Amino acid sequence: MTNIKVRFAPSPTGYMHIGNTRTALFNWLLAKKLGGKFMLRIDDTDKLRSKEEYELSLRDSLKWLGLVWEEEARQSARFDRYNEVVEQLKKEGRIYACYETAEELEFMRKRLMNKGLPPIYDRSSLKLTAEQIAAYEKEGRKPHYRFKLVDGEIKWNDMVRGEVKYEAKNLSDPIIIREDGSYLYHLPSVIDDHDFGITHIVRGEDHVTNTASQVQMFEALGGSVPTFAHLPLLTGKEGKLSKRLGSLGVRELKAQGVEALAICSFLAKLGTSESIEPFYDLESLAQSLDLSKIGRSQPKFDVEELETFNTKFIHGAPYEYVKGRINADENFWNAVKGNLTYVQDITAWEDICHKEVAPVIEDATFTKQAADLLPPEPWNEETFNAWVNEVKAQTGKKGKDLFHPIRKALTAQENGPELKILMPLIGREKAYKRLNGITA
RNA sequence: GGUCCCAUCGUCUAGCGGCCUAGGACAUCGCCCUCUCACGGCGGUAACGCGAGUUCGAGUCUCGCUGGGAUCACCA
Repeated sequence: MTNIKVRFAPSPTGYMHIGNTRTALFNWLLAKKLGGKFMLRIDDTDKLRSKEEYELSLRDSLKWLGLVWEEEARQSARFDRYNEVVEQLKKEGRIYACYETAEELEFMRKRLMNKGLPPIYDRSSLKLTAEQIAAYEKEGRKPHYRFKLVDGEIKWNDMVRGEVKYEAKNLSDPIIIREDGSYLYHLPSVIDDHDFGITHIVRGEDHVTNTASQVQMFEALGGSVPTFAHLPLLTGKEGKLSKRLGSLGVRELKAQGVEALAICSFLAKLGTSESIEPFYDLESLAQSLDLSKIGRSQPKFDVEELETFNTKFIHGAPYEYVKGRINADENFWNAVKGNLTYVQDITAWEDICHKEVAPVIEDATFTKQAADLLPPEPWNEETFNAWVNEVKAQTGKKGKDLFHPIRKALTAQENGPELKILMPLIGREKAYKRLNGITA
């Protein structure tokens, strides 16, 4: 048996958002489902754009989501290793120096496009003579490096797309080292996956052509090629995802009060043939994972749907799920949860029970009468029914006329949890005053 | 433009030639339950992008069209 290991490899150039989260989540779930390890890899090869602030935030978000990792690595700490591999591949002729400037490449691409041709690099640097190279060097030009793709068919069996095939000639040799000597993502990623023994890679389908060239890199390193799964990209309500969702960060959702597990449940099932339903622990969500149930078309992500689902998630949440996060006991939670949009809203009901409330009096005569009928304490859940029956008998009120004025006097709210639960918590003193229109 | 992917109710989808007068879930609407809201129960509205072809028969196969998306970066 091979040791299953998957990774999430964000570059710390931004905050955790819905797209990121989905990728991280699927990788994590797959690791759990297969009984493997989950690794966090910080892809910080781009020194200019990488920021510690982002990395810290990414870590926070992952932890909050529950996507904990057992192992981690950082690309900026592994340049020696990358250099070593590059030297070897240069010797093997798989990496070659190029002297075109960015402007020249840009121009070449445009020219090809205008002619209706695919903008594929023509490998002209490979044909440079020693004299030409010397001349460039003298001019002060520094080379950048490309990985040379070998001709032929590249194929792999994708866990969501099935068999995927590419013709190498339709691909450009990827640039792997910049003119300034810094690394681009492609090769380091492969070296890491190879060195750390990554067996499965789940990522967005925007990576499929990268995968094609990376398959050849894995082969060049002499290792086995991991199993790939390319997820269809999420789209937004009106088209593109990134812009609108770029602002939709995990931090914002958290601040809003959206449950981490609601986000995970939602994201894990969106775009699959399974229905989106609440999972109150990641482990069972992982067990339910089935990549073959992911559709091939792009699902629409709508924040409002997430919010609606989150509410449903809370309404169905067992006490165990919130235990430790709230002060209330199981009884109170079960009575109130159906009236909550976010877990934190429970404090509003606690306040109604324990803090001052300015009652809303609809029928002063009636509520005053009801106050006088209040039984002596101790009160329990039976108290309300006994009392309300007595009030009914004495006043002749029933139905909405009976309950509504009482509810509004006691809680100042139009609706809420069952009064029989709330009443003992409010207590006789406050109840008496509130029914008499006194803030208490 | 090249390459690749996609196209069924508002949304996510089932459907792999007859079992489809197209099924489920979410959303929505109505009714019931109920002191309110929520839950729950019952029921309703609602879809195969277009055009050819293959076939006794097409949502299902083929081709074309149209429409989306990805990629073709010295970003990841």
